[in-house]
Amino acid sequence: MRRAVSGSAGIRDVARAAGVSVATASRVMARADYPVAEPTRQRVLAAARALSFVPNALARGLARARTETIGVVVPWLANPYYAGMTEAIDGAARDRGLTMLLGLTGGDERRRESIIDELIGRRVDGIVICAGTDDHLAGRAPDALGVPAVLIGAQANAGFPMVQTDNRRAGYEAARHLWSLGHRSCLYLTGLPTWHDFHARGEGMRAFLAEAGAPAALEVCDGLLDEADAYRFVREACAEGISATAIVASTDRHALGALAALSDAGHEVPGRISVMGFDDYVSSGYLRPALTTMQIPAAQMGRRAIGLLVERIEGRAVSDETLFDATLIARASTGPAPHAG
Amino acid sequence: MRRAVSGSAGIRDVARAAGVSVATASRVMARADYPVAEPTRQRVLAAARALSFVPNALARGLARARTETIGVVVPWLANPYYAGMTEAIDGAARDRGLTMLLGLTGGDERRRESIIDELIGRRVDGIVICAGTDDHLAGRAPDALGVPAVLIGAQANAGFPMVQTDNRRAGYEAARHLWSLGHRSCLYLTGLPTWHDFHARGEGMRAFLAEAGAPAALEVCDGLLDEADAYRFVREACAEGISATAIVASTDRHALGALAALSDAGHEVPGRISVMGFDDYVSSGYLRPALTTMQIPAAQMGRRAIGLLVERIEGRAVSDETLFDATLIARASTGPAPHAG
DNA sequence: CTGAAAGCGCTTACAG
DNA sequence: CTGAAAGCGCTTACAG
Repeated sequence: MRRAVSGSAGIRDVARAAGVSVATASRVMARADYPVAEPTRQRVLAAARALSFVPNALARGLARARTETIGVVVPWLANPYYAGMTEAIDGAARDRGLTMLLGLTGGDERRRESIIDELIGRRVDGIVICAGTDDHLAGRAPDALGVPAVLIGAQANAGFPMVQTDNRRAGYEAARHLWSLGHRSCLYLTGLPTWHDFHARGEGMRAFLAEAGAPAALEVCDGLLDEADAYRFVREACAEGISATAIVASTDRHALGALAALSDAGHEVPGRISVMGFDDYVSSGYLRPALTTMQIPAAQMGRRAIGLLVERIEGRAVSDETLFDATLIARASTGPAPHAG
Repeated sequence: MRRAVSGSAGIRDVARAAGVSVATASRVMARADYPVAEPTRQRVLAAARALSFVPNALARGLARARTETIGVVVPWLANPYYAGMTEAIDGAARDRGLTMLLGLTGGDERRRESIIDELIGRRVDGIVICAGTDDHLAGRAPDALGVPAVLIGAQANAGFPMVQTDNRRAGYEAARHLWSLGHRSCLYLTGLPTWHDFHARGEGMRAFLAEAGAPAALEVCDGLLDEADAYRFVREACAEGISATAIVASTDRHALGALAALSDAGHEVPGRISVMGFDDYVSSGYLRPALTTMQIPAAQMGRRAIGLLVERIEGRAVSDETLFDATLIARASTGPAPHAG
C-alpha cells in the first residue's frame, strides 16, 4: 500500500548493496556473534556504512519482543535529589545498552498511572518508579503490570522489589547528632504527611528522643512543600518567639528556606539555633553557614535499581530489597545548643 | 513462527471479543473521528476495556511512520537550568500528546552523536537539542538528520531553527547594573571559552564597559567548571588581594561558589564586593545575601522549542529563530561600590 | 554459512 | 459503515 518514502536506507537496501539476502544482512547487523562468513560480514558492514543504515528500532522491537528500553517515572526534575537520581539511572541504563524513557508525574497520581500505561504501550522492557507521596499504584500488582518493575523510595508495596534508604534510621541519627550537641528541643519541618520518606525520618527522630528520655522534645510542622513554605513558617515562628534550639528540615530545600528566614530574623546559625537537612545537594556545602545534612545516596540507589531491574528482565531475580544508609555530613550549620555552650 | 505469548491482549483479541474485524477495531481505537457506527464503536470500546487493551506503540509507529515521540538531548540534569528546561519541554510535549525520549550527553560530543543516532533509530518525530559547548553536530545538516530538529541555546548553526537568550544583551545589562552602582572594576568568572552562551555574556559586558569608556574594567577568568572551581579561584584571589569591587559569575552555580569563598575570606557582600550571576535558580533567592542575577527564561525557551518543533513536524514551518531576553533580578548581593558609597 | 518465508501487531487504501 | 489484505522494517526458526 505504502512504499518506503523515508530517506533512510533499510535493511533491504543494505542487503541489495552487499549482494546478500536480507536474512544475512540482518544477521550481521543484529548481533556480532552470528555465524557469518567473514568476507560476507565485511561486505554487509561496508554497505551499511555507505548507506548510513540505522536499524529501525520499532521494527526490531516488534520482531524481537524486546525494546532495550526502560521506563523511568519520577515526580520532578526541579529537585536536585530526583535530578541526580535520574542521571544515575540513565547512566547505569546506558551502560547496559538500555535507553531511558522518562516520565514526569508532577506528583500527580493520575498522571503517573497514565504515564505507566504509556510506557507499557511502548513496550519498555522494565520500569523504575521513583515513588513519593503514595505508591498504591492504583492497586496494580507486580504481575498485572506485565513488565518487571522496581520501586525506589517507596514504602513496602505488595511484591515489588525496592531500593530504599533507611529513613527511620537516618532520622534517628539526625536526632542523635543534635542531642549530642546538647539540643533538647527540636522542630521538624516537613512536607505532606503522606510522603512516607519524610514521615519515617520524623519517626526515627522521635524514636531516638524517646530512648533518650525526652519524647516531648520533638515538635513537628508538616504541610511545607518547598523552601518558600519553610521560609514563611520559620519567619513567623521567629516573630512569635521560637523555643527550639534546632531545626531539622525534611530536605535540604526546606533547610534552605529555614536558613534564609533565620538570617532575616537576625537569629544566628548555629549560635542561636542549629539547622540541618536531608539529601545533601551539591550546593548545600556552599551555603554559609554550610549545611549539615543527612546525605541520601541517590545515585547509588538509582544504579542499584537498574541492577535489580535488569536481573528481573533477564529472568534471574536474585535480590529483592535493598536498603541504603544515610550518612551524616556535619557542617557549620549545627553547633552546640546555646544553653549547653 | 512465534505466537503471541505476551499476556497483554492485542487488537485481534479485541476484534474477536467485539465480533468485528480487526480493521474496524483498529479504526475505533486509532482515532475518534473515524466513520464507525455508534453501537459498533461501543462494543469495541467495551471489549478493549474488558481486556485492558493497550495498543502496541511499536506496531502502530511502524504502520503509521509516526511515533508521537520526540528526542530531547541535554548535557546534564544536575544543573537546575537544564533540569527546569527539560521539565518544561516534557510538559509542553506531553500537552501535545508527544512522549519525550531523554538523552544525557554529559557534555561529551561523541556521546551526543551516538544519542542522536539512537533517537533516529527509534524514529522520533523530531529532536530538541540543548546545546552547550559546541554545536557543529558533527557537521550534520538539518536535512541530513532525517527528522526536524531545533536547537536551544546554540550559536548560529547552519540552517537549524533555534531558540536562544540574547546573552550578549544580558551581559550588557549586567554590566550596566553594576556600573550604575558605581562599580568600575569587574571580575567575570566563567566556564570553558567554548561555551558560547558564557562567552556572549562576557562580550556583552565588555561592550557596555567600552561604551562607558572603561574598556579595561573587565577582568575575565575562564575554565571554571562548577561551584568548586569558582570557590577555589575566588578564595585564592582574596588571599592575593582582590581589587575588583564586583564579581559576575556566568551561572548562579559559579556565583554560589564565589559567595562561599568571599564569606570564608571575611569579605562582606555587597559591602566589600558585589556578586551577581546568570540563570536564577529557585534557590538563588534564598541565599543570604540573596543573589542578584540575570534571569534566563529556561522554561519559556523549552516550550517555545517544542512549538517550533511541532511546526516543523507538521510541515508548517513558520517561525525560525526566537530570541528571549534575560531579566535583571536585583537582590541583596549587589550594592554600591565601596568607594562610591 | 546462507536464503526463503512467516511472523511481530498494528494501519489504511481499496472495495464493497 | 465494514472487511480482506497488503504493508510497515525487522528477526529468526527451518531447511538447505
